[in-house]
Amino acid sequence: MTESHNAPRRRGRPPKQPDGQLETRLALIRRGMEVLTERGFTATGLEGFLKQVGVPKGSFYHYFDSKEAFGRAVMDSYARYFERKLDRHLLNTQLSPLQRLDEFVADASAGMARHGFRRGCLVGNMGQEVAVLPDDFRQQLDAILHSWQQRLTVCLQAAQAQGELSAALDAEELAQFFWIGWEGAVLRARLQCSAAPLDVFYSGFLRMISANCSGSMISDTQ
Amino acid sequence: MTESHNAPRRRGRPPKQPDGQLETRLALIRRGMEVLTERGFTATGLEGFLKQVGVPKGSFYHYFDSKEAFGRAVMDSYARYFERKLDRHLLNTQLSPLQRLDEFVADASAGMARHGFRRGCLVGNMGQEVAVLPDDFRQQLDAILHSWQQRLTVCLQAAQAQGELSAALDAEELAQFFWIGWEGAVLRARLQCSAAPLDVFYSGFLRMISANCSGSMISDTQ
DNA sequence: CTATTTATAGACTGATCGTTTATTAAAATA
DNA sequence: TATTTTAATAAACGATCAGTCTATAAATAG
Repeated sequence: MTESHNAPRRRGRPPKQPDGQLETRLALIRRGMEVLTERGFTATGLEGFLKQVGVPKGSFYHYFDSKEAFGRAVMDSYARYFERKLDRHLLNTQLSPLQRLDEFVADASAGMARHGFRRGCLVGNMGQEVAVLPDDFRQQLDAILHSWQQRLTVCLQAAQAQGELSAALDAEELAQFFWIGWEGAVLRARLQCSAAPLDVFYSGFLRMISANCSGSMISDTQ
Repeated sequence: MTESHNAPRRRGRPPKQPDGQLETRLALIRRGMEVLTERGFTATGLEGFLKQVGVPKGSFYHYFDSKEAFGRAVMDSYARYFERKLDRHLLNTQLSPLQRLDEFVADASAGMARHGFRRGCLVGNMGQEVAVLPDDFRQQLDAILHSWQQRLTVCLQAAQAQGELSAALDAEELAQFFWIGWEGAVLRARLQCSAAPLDVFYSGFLRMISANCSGSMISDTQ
């Protein structure tokens, strides 16, 4: 008996959602973002994590093939969460482009303070674990940073278009510089339990892009 | 205590070295620096590590009270190793102060490349693990970074004294900025398996300190 | 010799790791 | 109702974790 045309109707209990975006699954991912941002991937044991979320172990493997697969899902979710946050700030046309970046930095800084500087950046955390993680993790993390970099590049180019930033500067190189340094600042802020490193880096970055510099970074004396 | 004057001579087998700086202990620490720089502390299992070094478990616990104590010893050793490296470069009076920093950066970059960008910075690695490490680890790591910062501050002040760097800049703040960004660059270099992030950060840093920043002062030197 | 201490050696412990298997509950069709 | 299929969970598994234990070899002193 092969089903026909538009109403095949399978026999048993149907999946809650076509793809599998269950309530429990979402709770696992949400809490996963928090915990992995604080403790990292390797150091987080499934047992203790699941106990926190109140989900039995058997259920976990119903939603995810493995801890690795879970890690990938959390990474994806974090990437989308952070991209939304970046877009919310960097595309806010009510502010000037550089003011938007100010707002993002202030928001991120307040976020770290709110969690007592215990949480860092999921990408930074897992980036340090890269040696003990599958190789596609590394590629994914790099891709995520690249997407952030792209968004900042656009914002900086807007700043150039509005005359807020010297057109002689390479916006993409500046964006690259920002994320390199920002990840370092987040790490340092956790070590110091203080927002000072974030401020030091960002004010330095602002000085750098507002200074009277010549076009490319590779031109230097000595 | 019936021992007298200058030849007490204890009873049993004497330690190989007066204080305990044994060959085996040193081998453990040396290899520990390498492994922890690559895989981090938490992700490194004692069993597998000791098998690599060829030291039985019984020996390990003869030299160290615990994995934690071992971690502290490795941290200490790495701090001293890195301080020696910094001093070698930053106190090299045959070069100008900024050239010394150039040399350090080139050396570090070559080192990362030599190990295929698999190894990062021990301080950066363990810094990300701070949430799952004893609190004194965090303090120690922060102190280590502070000592590096101090050394760079001195070097930058020397650059100011020689007119190589604007005296209007805050040398200590610049040094702070450098290490914040450098740790981020090392992390990113591992992710990209490339020295590019190191170059991007350092050339940006150079431009920042050579530009007419902080609203005052002469800029061009030489 | 015996006594004592350093250093090596590895089997063993209980806890926890990520994962698997088996079972029960629920929701649909027939 | 009975049947089918998926949702959800409980319990158990082998491997590995950090750490302990006992045993033994080596080197000194009495």
